[in-house]
Amino acid sequence: MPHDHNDPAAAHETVPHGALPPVVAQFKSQCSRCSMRELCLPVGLDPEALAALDQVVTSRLRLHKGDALYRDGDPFAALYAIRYGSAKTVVLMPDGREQVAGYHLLGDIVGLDGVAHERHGSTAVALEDTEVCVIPFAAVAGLAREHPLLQKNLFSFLSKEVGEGLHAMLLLGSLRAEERIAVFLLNLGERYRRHGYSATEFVLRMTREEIGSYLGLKLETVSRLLSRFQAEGLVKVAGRSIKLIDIPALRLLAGQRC
Amino acid sequence: MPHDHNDPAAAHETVPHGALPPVVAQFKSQCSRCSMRELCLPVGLDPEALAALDQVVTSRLRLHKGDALYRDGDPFAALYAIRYGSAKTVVLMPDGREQVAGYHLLGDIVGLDGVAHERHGSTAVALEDTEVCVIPFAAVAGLAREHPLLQKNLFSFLSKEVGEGLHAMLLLGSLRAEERIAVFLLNLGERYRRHGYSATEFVLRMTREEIGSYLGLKLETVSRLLSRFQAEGLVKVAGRSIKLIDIPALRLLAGQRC
DNA sequence: CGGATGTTTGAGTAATATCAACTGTGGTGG
DNA sequence: CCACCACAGTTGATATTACTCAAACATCCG
Repeated sequence: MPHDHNDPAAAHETVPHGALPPVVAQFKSQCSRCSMRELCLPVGLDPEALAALDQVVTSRLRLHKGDALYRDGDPFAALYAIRYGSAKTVVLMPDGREQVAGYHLLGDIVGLDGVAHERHGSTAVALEDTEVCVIPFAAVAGLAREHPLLQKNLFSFLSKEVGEGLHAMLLLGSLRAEERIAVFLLNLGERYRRHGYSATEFVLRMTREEIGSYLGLKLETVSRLLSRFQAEGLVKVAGRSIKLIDIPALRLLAGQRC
Repeated sequence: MPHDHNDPAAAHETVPHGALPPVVAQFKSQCSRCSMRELCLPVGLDPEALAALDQVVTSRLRLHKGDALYRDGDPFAALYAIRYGSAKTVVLMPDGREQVAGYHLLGDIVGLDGVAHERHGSTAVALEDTEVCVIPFAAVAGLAREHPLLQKNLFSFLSKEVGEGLHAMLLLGSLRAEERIAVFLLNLGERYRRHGYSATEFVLRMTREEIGSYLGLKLETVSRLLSRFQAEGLVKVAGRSIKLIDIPALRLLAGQRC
């Protein structure tokens, strides 16, 4: 099989959109009953709009760690809402270098960059076993014409992503390595908190290399700084388990962001 | 007058949305007759949708060099399409550092990051005397429900901005200083080309410091690299006038992007 | 249990920032 | 219209940050 996800050369498997294996197709989505509905596309929708969404968001995909949800260059057809698990989005260079551009947790919607050119401009890869809802874009955009709030949500998610891009530029363009790490940790904690998890104690789903790529640093730099933060009593690190100890000090480093 | 644009402390004037000075309010927009219509929000619209847009995009603003179109924290009400001139968008840190996040030429639409939170998350400043069309967002979003193509264009502009954010992350996170400069120059040339200007000979509207901020470099580094590129015969630099000489070599540096 | 993958830490290096001096250049008022 | 001033840009010497290369150690998975 080409693109087997255990094959280190092929690296990741793209889930085909047309013929889904039965084991995947059987999962039926229902936004109206989804536990994520207050953090995802359905936020604030009236029952009628929700019912309409249910008609259109009908399938889910299950991904294994390392599977690609879509790849750079794939035709764009749908957005994907993460029901559980997590994913990274990666931008590739012709020479093979790559930049992790985003780190997405449950409730997040990925694939938004594909709308403009009807083709994805990045690759999304599951960081652990992950389930996503498939949101066929054309259908939902059609629905949005009848349901202003749904349209508003779509605009809103797109715009939020724009804003995140701006802050990523600030992070990568203006902050020192230690500041980037502090922002990263606080931001991640904040996102977990919003989902009802601890903001101060969590498990990273990325390798040091992926964190480094996201922050524009090398893996050794990430490792060293985490060690230093630990020595200074800012955090407690045990492999991928992180505990934030001195939040005010981290905030200071991060310059009050987050 | 507070915020006079000649006052170095106030730095830039925010144009108030409510009471526009008469000299500004007198300019009537007409998308249907605008020379930018094929590069801006109206692209591809049918005559009916265009006429509807004309009803809603009714005013223009004139800005002097250094005037702010909106500022970080301002309530969001409208998008702005650049009719002529250019602008930078800037993201600010609490400690005063700032990062130039975008460089916008005619036809570009700025303000897209404000949709989500109904508040702008960045500041847009004119780099020269500039005129923009005011696109009241709520009204246009309403129209978009009746005109699928207009909706599509709105989604498309938002999504394009997301994609640009991804590429900015690649630029800032993975490229060396010389590669960033090469990408910057080629990208700028490409954008001028699209507007019918020369792709190889143009005038920068930014200072070295602004370019540096955009690229995550210091002004001295930008200056040095431009000098080096000139010494190597890649470009001809005379202050802000740039001529790209050896495009293939620049492309090679840029890694085929652009 | 063993290999592969990921992490830590050290020593030396390269890239870019910083500090500083000097040189254009464009706009303004005399 | 010219002289001047503030601002923008260049260039050099030095400092610093983060990278590279390398080796040892840990952890996960089959």
